[in-house]
Formats: sequence, C-alpha cells, structure tokens
Amino acid sequence: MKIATWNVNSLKARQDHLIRWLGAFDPDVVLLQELKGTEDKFPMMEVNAAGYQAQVVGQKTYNGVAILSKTPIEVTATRLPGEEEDEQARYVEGIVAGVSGRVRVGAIYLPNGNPAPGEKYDYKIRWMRRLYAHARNLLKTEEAFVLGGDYNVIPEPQDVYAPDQWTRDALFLPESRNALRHIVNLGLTDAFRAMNPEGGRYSWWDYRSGSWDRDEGCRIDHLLLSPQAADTLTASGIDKTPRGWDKPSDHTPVWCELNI
DNA sequence: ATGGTGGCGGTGCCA
Repeated sequence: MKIATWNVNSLKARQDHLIRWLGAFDPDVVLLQELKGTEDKFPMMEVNAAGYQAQVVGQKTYNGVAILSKTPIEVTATRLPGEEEDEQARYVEGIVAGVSGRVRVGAIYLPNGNPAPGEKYDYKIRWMRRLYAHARNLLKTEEAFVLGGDYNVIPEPQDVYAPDQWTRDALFLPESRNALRHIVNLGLTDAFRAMNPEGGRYSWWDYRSGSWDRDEGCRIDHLLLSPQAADTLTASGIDKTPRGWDKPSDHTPVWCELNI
C-alpha cells in the first residue's frame, strides 16, 4: 500500500497536477493539505474518475485537508480534539482497508506559526500539544496508523539548506522541534528518515530566489507511523517530479509503502 | 538588503 502526503497549495490551481500525478504515481492513499476551498469546490467527479474516493474538510480561502483512497474511507474525525473553538480546517482522519489489514490515516496541516513569538506561534504550539494527546490516545488502540501531512517543522539541521538562516523561524525554533520530537518519542517512526539516513533531502522549496533551481529547501512534510504500521514499512521517498512541472505547488509529495 | 514569489480575491493576508 502506497500512502503519500502532498500540500498542493490550492486545489483549484493544482487540480490538473493532482490528476496527472495520481495517474503517474498510482498511490493507494493520498493525504492532501492547503486545498484553499470549501467542500463544494472539491473536484469530486474528476477525482472519482481517476479512481479515488475522497473525504474533504474544507474552508474558504485558507487551509483545507482531504483523504483520497482507492478503497472506501471510514471517517473517524474531521477536527483535531482539544480546542472546540478552533474552526480551522487542518485535520481529517479515517480508516482504509488494505490487502491484509486496515490502517488509520490522518491528514495534517499543522499551523505555520510565523511570526514567532506571537499569537500564531502560540496557536502552533497548542496545536502540537493537541496532536501529541491525540497520538497518545491512538497508540492505545495498538493498531496501524499513519499521521501524515505538512507539519511545518524542520526536525533536524540536516533537513534544511543553511540552517543558520532559519534560527528565528517558527519552523525551526527549538520549541517547535522539541514539540515534534515529543510526539515522535511516543513511539512513532518518521518513515522517510527511517528509510533514508542522509540529509539534504527536501519536500518544500520557496517560490522566491530560485530556491528550487538551487535545491535550497527544507523537509517539513512527514509521515509518522505507529509501531504496528512501522513494522510493515518497506520503502519511503520524496517524489520531486511535480515540483518541476509548470506552475507547481511549493511542496512535493512524500510517500511510504506499507505491506498491509 | 527586510526584499524576493504565489494564491486568493479583488485588498491585504497568509505562507
């Protein structure tokens, strides 16, 4: 089972890229972020025609997440628990069936948090604490799950070009990295890092300053696996192809393969 | 050096 995550930076602007990439890469499950539209704007007919069912949590202009799957999706959550007044569309979770078992998948769009310090950074850290609590609860099920998405956190210096330029950024502040490590230390596996020990591999490149052409990016899109999912991990990678297409998203898909 | 680019929506906000 191939599971991928991709921040498309507007599905309206990236619909053709999504359909093209689904056909080329043939994933079983895709976790999408930054749809930047409400549910009624989702191109359900085109996604269905490509062979996928979809569960969408949308929002006007900002955020928006979705799960795409070749097999039916049993939705288990449409928001991250822990802050009832949080209206931002940043989480959707469901259970999908594989050949030999089932896996729970969560699509995550973690707050950017800039500028830091400030209200937006406080929201980011609160959101990460909520994710920690939710992951801890999910682990009690002792089932296979994948929490994947745009985490907006650079885990280590080897995951960013010129880390010294990012020391004041919300994506690389010690408190952000500590909060992510706290979540991983519950017993989760960063799929890409587990299968690719080398640094200098990125999932996002700024539109500005020729970052893509210079390969100056950072790795902020992650697939975190429960122990039961990690036990079935056979491969993981970053598909840089769509980032090189005309009018691309600034992110490119990160994927893992599970024997489920 | 405080920009640089892109999406949304039709102005500034967000990333």
